[in-house]
Amino acid sequence: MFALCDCNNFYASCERVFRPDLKDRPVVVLSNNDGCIIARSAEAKALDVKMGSPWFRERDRLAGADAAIFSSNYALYGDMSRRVMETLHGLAPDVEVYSIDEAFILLDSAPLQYRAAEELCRHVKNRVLQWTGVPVSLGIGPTKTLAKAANRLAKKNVEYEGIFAMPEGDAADEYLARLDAADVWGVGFRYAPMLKRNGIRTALDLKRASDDWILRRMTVCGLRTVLELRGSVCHPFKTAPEPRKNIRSSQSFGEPVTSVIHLREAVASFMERACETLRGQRSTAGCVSVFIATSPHRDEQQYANGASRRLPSASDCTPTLVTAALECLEEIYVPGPRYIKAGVCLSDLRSARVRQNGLFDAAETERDIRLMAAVDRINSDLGRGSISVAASGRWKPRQWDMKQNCRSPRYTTRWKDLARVRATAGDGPTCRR
DNA sequence: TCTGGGGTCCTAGGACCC
DNA sequence: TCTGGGGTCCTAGGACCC
Repeated sequence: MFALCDCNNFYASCERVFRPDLKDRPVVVLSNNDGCIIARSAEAKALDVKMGSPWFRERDRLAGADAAIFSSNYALYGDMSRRVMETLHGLAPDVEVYSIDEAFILLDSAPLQYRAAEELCRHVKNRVLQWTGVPVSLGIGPTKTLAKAANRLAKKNVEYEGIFAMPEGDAADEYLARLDAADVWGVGFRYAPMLKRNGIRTALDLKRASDDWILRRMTVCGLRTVLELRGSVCHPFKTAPEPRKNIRSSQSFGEPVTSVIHLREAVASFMERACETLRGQRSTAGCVSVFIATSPHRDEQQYANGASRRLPSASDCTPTLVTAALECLEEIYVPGPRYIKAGVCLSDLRSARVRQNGLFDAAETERDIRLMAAVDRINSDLGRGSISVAASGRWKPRQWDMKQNCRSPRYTTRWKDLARVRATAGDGPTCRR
């Protein structure tokens, strides 16, 4: 049996942990550059604020509803996620961290002092809330897809108090009949209308669809979903995360950029970030690519292009990869267009344990490897960006830097942002920075 | 005026090999 | 006149996830 533990409205909940005054107010979190709405508290959802909708379209309405608005604060969300996951690891031996706000727990190996899976889940829910301040919901099922479905029902029905166990076999049918096919894990915005047109409206309809038809219309991925709804495990539990096959780092700019100087800073910065991830998973990259683009939403000259470079030998050395990325940029840059976005991608990743240098190429030296290890250690001890390639322009304000007008303090990762709590007799505690 | 960022897997078709 | 059978690799496009 699997349990899926999912944080409720994760980003919005993180903001509330340090702002108890926001308890009943609508809370909304925006994407980079304060562009789109990417998280909403229950109160904001009740106002029919849509996920992913552009902020400028909702602004007035939300202001009228006394909503609290936040720019995204990934330092905070990342650290809160780590706390939640650590708490889960302390309560069950097998935890698969699936995303920043979700984890699967293998219940078969859970401690025996819990008489039932539901009892363990109740304990998990209370403990995570108590230790981190983040509310979670749990769904239990014999497959991941059914655990996901159970989680969905746990969230939708207040009477379940955030925990729901999907019964096994046909006993699940009455619950699957209450779930839209579109809400099943693996059914996205493309397949949902197709299923509807063909009379498949609920998760139960999907469970009962013919294998042949599903295979034809939704490929083996769709068939796996259907088999999982019937109780056969197709998505196994993964204890250790697989290393990534591609690492991408891209960002929209706070303001459009025309000069190649600014694009170089951005590309170097993004590559530096990608390299940290690369070394973090102990990989090297054999291929570097870069892209730049104008805004498709503006009525002006459009340009988008990309270039890639295969390296003579795979590398994880920031200067080597930044140089390759800047060469790619030179290839595609044209003066004139107002660029709004750039990005880099590392691919053809391999294990850094085996370094194969070309016969005639400059080898990655032991010195480079030690240098990168030192850089990573310094940045880890003193904070990201403490040491950086000069090409990134990190020491000065940069024209393209992200717009974040409402970012909350980095409460848990910066000393100067630490929250101060003042308790006054008779009053509830107040929380201030 | 203002529209995010980071991933995975599968399939079909083309080019090539013997 | 008749023209097989078995494979790989790459790419683009499409689906999905958070």
